[in-house]
Amino acid sequence: MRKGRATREKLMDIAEAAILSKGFGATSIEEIIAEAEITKSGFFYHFKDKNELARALLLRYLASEEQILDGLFGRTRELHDDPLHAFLIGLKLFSEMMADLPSGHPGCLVATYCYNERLFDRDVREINRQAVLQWRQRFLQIFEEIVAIYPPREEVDMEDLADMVSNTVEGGIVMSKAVNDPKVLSRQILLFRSYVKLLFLPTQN
Amino acid sequence: MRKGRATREKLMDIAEAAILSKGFGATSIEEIIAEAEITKSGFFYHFKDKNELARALLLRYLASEEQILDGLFGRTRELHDDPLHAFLIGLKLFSEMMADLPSGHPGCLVATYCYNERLFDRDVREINRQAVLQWRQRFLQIFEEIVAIYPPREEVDMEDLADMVSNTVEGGIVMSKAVNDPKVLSRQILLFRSYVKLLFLPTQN
DNA sequence: CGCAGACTGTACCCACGGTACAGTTTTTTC
DNA sequence: GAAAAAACTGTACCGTGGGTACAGTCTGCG
Repeated sequence: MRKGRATREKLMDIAEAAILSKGFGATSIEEIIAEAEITKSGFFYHFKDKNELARALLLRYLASEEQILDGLFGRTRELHDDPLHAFLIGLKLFSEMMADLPSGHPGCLVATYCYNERLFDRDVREINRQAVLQWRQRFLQIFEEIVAIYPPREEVDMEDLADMVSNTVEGGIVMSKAVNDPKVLSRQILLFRSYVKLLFLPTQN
Repeated sequence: MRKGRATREKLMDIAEAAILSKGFGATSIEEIIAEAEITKSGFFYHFKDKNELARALLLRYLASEEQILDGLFGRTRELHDDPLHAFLIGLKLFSEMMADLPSGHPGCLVATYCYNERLFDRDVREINRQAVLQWRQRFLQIFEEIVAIYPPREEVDMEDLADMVSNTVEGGIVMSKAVNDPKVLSRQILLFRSYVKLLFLPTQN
């Protein structure tokens, strides 16, 4: 029973890496089982078909992302009274975390799934959609706390601003991959941070 | 000869749409030729293999993007003396153009290729890379003109700021696809525009 | 021992990428 | 309007991969 979980995780690790670098449709079950040193029957024992693999991968990915975001923005919020400064510190940590990834961010499953939408059933697409809406909710809460204290210098929709966090990360991952430079992502996060500062922090000069 | 071009374009149109919604690896030549009502031999008359199709698609896409960007930011720059206001108008037009796409932005080939990197040869990957670097150059020039007149309120690397344009668009396309709402992209462009205003425009309040 | 979980082995079907190459129709050019 | 070039069709073939079906096996645990 523990053995089963371990094999399942291994299959998922291999599949995730392959999907992020080749896309879902180009990732063959054959290559996954070859790398995992398991038979095809073994694979189908764990996942009844490719779509179930996709769903399991996405759910696992989202859970781990949530944990990371909780760690970054939940923890810092607990440690600081001021929501704006807490958020700015969270962004700084986020940027550093991305910079520390040795070979860059491996890619976001949510983005891959968007560019592979026709391959998945409604179920998986809906999970993907809800995940992004949850990110929006998460950051919207933060910005509403901020805006209650700091009047923004420009009239800006807070939902859009919340989306801009995910937007920056998704864009940054693509850009980093495109130019093959992991630093682009972390720098884009810092630029977004600079925007938040300009928008909410009272002028000093 | 003219007939040949037309068929070639038709094949490319079909292939591009399929690739943007399913990924390169999941797009079969069979389905392309079925939709184009041509035989497999006919397809291979135009493209010696799938990678050549990929290259042709990318080059065509980049050329059309360049034309659009020239139209948006080149034209407006000619019509306005001030580089900052010209750019802000260009962004506004860009945002409106994205909002007017009836079923949203179909997707960026550059991004798809990033999430399918392992499927392409060095040649195609290098074209992709250079394309993004060219975008960086294009917007860097604009920002250097701006910064010569308007001192930025925060110290910001102009290359990063130039990347932020592409970053916003790439991220916005992913986000729009994810939540199935075309407006997200155009709103993100307006948010970026708000950042540019805050960064360069002298305070009025 | 018995049983469930975690597989292996074998055999099979169909779709697809890709190759090869000969033949045919359409279009352009002189 | 004939020759030449372009734009295809038709056929046959190979290997790989997704997926199904199902019987058999090994292994740890109560």
